[in-house]
Amino acid sequence: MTPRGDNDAGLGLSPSARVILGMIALGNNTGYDIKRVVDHSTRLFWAASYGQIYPELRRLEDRGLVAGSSQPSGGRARTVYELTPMGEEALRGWLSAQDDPQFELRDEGMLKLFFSDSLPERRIENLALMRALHERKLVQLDEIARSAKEMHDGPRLTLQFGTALTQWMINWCRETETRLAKESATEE
Amino acid sequence: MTPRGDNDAGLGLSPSARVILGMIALGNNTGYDIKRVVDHSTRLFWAASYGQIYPELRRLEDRGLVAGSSQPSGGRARTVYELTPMGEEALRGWLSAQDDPQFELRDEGMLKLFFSDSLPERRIENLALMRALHERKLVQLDEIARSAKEMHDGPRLTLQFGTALTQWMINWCRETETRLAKESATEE
DNA sequence: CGAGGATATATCGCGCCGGAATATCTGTCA
DNA sequence: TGACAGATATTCCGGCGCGATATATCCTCG
Repeated sequence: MTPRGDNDAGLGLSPSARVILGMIALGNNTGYDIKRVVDHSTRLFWAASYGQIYPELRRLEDRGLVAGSSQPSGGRARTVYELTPMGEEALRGWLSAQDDPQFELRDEGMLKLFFSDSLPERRIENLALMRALHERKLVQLDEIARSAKEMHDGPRLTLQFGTALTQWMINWCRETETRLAKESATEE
Repeated sequence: MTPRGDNDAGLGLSPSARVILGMIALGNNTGYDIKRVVDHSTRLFWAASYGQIYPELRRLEDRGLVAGSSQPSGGRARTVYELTPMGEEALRGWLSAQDDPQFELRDEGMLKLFFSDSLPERRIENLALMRALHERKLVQLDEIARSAKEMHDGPRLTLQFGTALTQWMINWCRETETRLAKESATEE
């Protein structure tokens, strides 16, 4: 509808490729490591699965952005990846690109709220369910913040963001719940 | 990883099926209509494409949740869908389900922030880019709010949510920008 | 020593999803 | 009136996301 700048800066890095390059730069150099760290850090605003990570690592190696070396620990196969100079440049290219960053939200609770005129008596319960979800997430984020001291600046900032956003969501739900409760009370 | 409740309430409605049932209940009864309304309303927290809508409409018809009738306007093919009683029940079933609602965020700007230790001098510019994006979105939301008076309660609530969230994002970016600017100034 | 859980790697397949392609209708301005 | 832009309506395609699963090895504790 509206023409947008293509998210194609740097060297045409696919979304998953960006996470992988960044994660290797932070010292997570195996597919398994990357998956584990993503699950404990960026997962709130960027998820990734094995099905993306392993094929992407091989594609990146084909393009010369990472170099993998087989380092079996014991008898188990294990490939450790490092950034090549080209890979470092691609990462920096992406980080300094001027394109509109992709932003996408998928919130089923909001969708239910949108359609709630088909079943108004459930509105408040749905808001409470959303709030409960975010409250549980907040506990997890607090745990991460407590367990991991001495973080890098980037991860620390995004953790603060995640915490603040989650708190904001909880407040919005609670305020809307009480407002709707009042309205439906005065209507009777 | 963590066991979650399956999002499977009602009758195993797929995510796109839910939007479609809800949209038909609101009186948008052709594929084209649904796409257009989604693009102007739920798109902020739930997008949908033709590639989901048209096949899903046929699947829903096969399952007896919607009934389509061919109503060509002029010589152009056109199928108008209505909810069947079963479809209405499926919609209400989903709206009253107690499962954890799906929540997912994909924010490339945050991802860049997370990896920004690889290129710290771009941190503030990236925040400004994120802010600019949200500021443009806010203008669009305000236009929608102004042009569409007399909304249903559900859509009005989600529009308020979208506006408030976008404003919160803008503020977070701005505050973080100024905080980082101060920090880097005192470091010198 | 043996069981079970964590570590590590890899693959499969379905469905999501953006968008290009197609075709027809409507309005408008020369 | 005839050309053309733009709205309406649907189909189709390829790529990627992503959950689920298979396999094998390592570590640890009882």
